[in-house]
Amino acid sequence: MSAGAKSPRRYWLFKSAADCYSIQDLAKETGKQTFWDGVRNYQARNMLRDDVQVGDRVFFYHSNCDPLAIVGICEVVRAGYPDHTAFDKSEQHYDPKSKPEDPTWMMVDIKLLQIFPEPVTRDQLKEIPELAKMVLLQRGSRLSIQPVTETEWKKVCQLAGVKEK
DNA sequence: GCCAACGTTGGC
DNA sequence: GCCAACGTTGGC
Repeated sequence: MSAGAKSPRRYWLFKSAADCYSIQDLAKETGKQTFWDGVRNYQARNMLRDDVQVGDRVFFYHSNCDPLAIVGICEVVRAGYPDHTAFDKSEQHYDPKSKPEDPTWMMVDIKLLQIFPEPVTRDQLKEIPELAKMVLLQRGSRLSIQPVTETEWKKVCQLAGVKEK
């Protein structure tokens, strides 16, 4: 990380059920920053562990609400580390098979950069040919951590009417 | 609230 | 290691 060439910034989309944790909740956090806990899917875990890096950009997506939409942009401020909520029996996402000495689940820290002036809705996204291949829009896509291409990133920023961050 | 798609579990 | 049953996610 410290030595050698800086790897290029990557782009992601993090899903959150809006009634559970919304971008407005994130905006209220100290430093507008939080740890992204509760991911309990191996494919998503692998990305958090191996691919999501400090400086990467993240779209914040609201699922299970109206409207379904990308609502803002975050920055990764800490790369993958053990999700301690898996060790805690009182936590909703407690998982007895994950041990502090050998953690199964990982999380990252993100910081809010901006809330879009207007959310970019799922319906809008579906109308854009360049976005037809977005992981988010694929049938049956349930991943809560998804890669986003640079092209997709720029297009969504354009739709949101914001400068690419 | 429904249900399709998907991941996980567990019997064999 | 297969696969049926089950639970969950999440769009509609």
